[in-house]
Amino acid sequence: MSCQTGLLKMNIFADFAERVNSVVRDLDLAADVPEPDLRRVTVEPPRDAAHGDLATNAAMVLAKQLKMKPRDLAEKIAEGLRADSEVDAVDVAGPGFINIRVNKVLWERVLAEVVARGQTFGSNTCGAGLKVNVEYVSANPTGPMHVGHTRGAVMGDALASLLEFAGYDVTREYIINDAGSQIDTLANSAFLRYREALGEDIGKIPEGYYPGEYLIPVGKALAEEYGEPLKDMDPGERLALLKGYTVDKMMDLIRDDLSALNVKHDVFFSEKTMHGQGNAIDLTLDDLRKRDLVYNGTLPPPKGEVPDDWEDREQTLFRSSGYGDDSDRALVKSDGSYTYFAADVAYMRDKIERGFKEIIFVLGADHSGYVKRLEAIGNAISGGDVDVIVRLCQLVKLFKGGTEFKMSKRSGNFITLRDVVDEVGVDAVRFIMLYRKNDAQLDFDFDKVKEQSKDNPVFYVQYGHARCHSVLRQAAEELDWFSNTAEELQSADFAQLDDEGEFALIAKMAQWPRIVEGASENHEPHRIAFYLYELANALHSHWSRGKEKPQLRFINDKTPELTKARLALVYAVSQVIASGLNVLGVTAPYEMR
RNA sequence: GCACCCGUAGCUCAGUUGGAUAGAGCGCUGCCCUCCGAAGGCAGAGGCCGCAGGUUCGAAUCCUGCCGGGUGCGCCA
Repeated sequence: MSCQTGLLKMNIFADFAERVNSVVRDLDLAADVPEPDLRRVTVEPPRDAAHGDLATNAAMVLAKQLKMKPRDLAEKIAEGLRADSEVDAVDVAGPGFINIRVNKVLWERVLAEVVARGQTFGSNTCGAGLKVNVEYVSANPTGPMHVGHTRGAVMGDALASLLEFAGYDVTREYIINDAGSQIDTLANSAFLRYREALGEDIGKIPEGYYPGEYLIPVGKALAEEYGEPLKDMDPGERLALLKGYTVDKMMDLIRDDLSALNVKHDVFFSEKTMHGQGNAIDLTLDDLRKRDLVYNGTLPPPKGEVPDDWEDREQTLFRSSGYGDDSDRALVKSDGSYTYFAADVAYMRDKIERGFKEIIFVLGADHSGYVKRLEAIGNAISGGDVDVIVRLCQLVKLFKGGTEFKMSKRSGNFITLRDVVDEVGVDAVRFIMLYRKNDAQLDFDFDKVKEQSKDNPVFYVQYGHARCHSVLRQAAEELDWFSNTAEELQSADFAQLDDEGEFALIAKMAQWPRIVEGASENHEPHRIAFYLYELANALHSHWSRGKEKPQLRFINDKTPELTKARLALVYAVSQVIASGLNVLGVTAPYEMR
C-alpha cells in the first residue's frame, strides 16, 4: 500500500493508513511492549457506507502486541484521529473497528485532484519501472485465430495495460511457434492448395493435412508468385520455402485478427531463431550442463494410462523437480531433436537475459500442466531472482438464444475470433471477457452481449460515460458562460457541493487508485471492470435523483457557481470511467447510438 | 492414480487478501417519465457460502480430510 510517491497521496486509503500508523506510533504505550508491527493495519471502505467513509482494523490487529483490549486501544486511536482536521467523526464499533467520517474538505480535495489529473488519476508508480514481460495469445501460426484464443488475448492485453498504468515497464510478447512439425503439415497443406490453384484436382483434403479454406488464397498466391517451377523444385528446398512463406501468411491473418480485437504486441518472437547449430537452445543446454541442471536418466512411466508403446529410455533431462515441478522433463527427443520444452527453457533464458524481473504468461486452462514447469524453469535459471507468474484462463462456453453450441473440429470449420468480433463488436467482447475472474469459466451469450440495455454491463458503463458528456454538451449549449473545457472546470469552487449523492460519487472515485493497486498487484483486470460497473451505477443512481428533486440536477442556470462545481463532478466521473475503459481496451463513447 | 482450477440466492457471478447484518445482475413481485438520454432509477422476496473438522478476538476467505464438476498428465506443439 505504500507505493505512492510525491507529496500528495492520491490513494486516500493509503494516506489514512499512514495517519493511523502515525497516531499509533505516538501513543503513550506501556514500557514493556515492543515497537508495534503495523504491517497488518489496513484502511478500507467499510462494507456498509452507513458506518462511515473509512474503516481501520488497527485496534484489532495490534491489541495483542500492545497487550490491550481491542476496544480500549480503538478508543485511544480514535482519540488521536479526532485531532485530524480532515476528520469529522470517529467512532468505535463491533469488536474494535474504528470508523472514520471525513470532512467534506477531503472530498473537495479528491475531486479537485481528479479534475486536475483527468485520466492519469488512478495511475501510480507501484511498479517503479520494473521490467515485466507479458506473453499472451501465442496462437500457432497454422491458421486464423479461433474463439478459444479470445479470452487469453483480451486478458493478456488488459493485464499489460493495467501494469503500465501501475508504473511497470511492460513488454507485450508473442512467441511464434514456427519450428515444430505442425509447420511441415501447414506447408504441405499449402502445397496442396497451390496445386489446386494450378488446376489440379486434389480431391478431398486427406487426413493429416489442414483442411481449412483459409489456405486456398495462400495456394493461389504461391501459384501466382512461383508458377509451375515450384513443383519441380528440390523437395527439401521447397519445404523450407513453403514453411517460411506460409507462416508469414498465417501471421498476417493472425495480426489482422489481433488488430480487430484491438490487441497489441511489442515483440513477435520466432521460435525458429532459437534452433540450429550454435543457437540459443544449444547455448542454453551447455550453460545448464555446467550448472548441473541437466543430466542423462530415465523417467518413470506416467501414472495414468500408460501408452502401449511405452519403453524406458535414457534421455537428456532437466532437473525441474528440484524447483517445484512434479517431474524432471525431457529436453531431447529420441530422434535427437529438441523437445518443445527445450525451446521453452531457452526462451525463458532469453527473457531473463533481456532483463525482465517479472515474466508473465497468460495461457488457456488446457495448459494448466505447464504452470509448475514454467515456474521451475524460471527459478532454476534465474536462481530465484525472477518471478514467473502464470495466469490461466478458463474455458469460454458460447451460447446463442440460451443454448450452448460447440464448435466442430473435424470439419475444420471452427468459429473464428473474427466471427465473434464481427457479430458483437470489439468493446462487448473485451468487456465481457474481462467481467469475470480469469480462473472461472465464462458463459458468453451472443444475444445478451449485443443487448443495448442496463442488463448488459458493457453498455451500462459506456452509457455512463456518454451520459456525462451528454450533460456537458447540454450545459455548453444552455449556459453562455460555459464552453466545456477541462481548464475552466479546474477553477470550479468545489465547496459549493453539498449533497450526499455528490459526495458518494466522489467517494467512489476516491477508490479508483486503490482498485488499480489491488488489481495490478494481483494481476486481476476483472476488478477494474467490476469497479467501473459500480461507478456507473453510482452515477446513474445520482442522476435519477434529479428527477424527483429538480434542485439536484447538474445544470441550473440560476446557480452558476454550484452548476460549475457539479459539471466538474460530472467531468471527473467521465475521466475515471474513460481511464478504466482505456485500461480494458474498451472505447469510451461520447454518445450512444 | 497424481497435479491444477472451480463449488456463494432459481440462473450467471462479485466478495476489499482474516473483519461488522455475505453482495450485484438476470429472473420473480411491485413502484417511478410534463423534467439534464426511462438506453435509466427505487423497493421487496430469495442463503446450512459443497460437507466435516481445525487455526483465533473473528473464517465464504487460511490448514486438513472428504464429496461433486472441469482441465491436464513420457519424445505432440
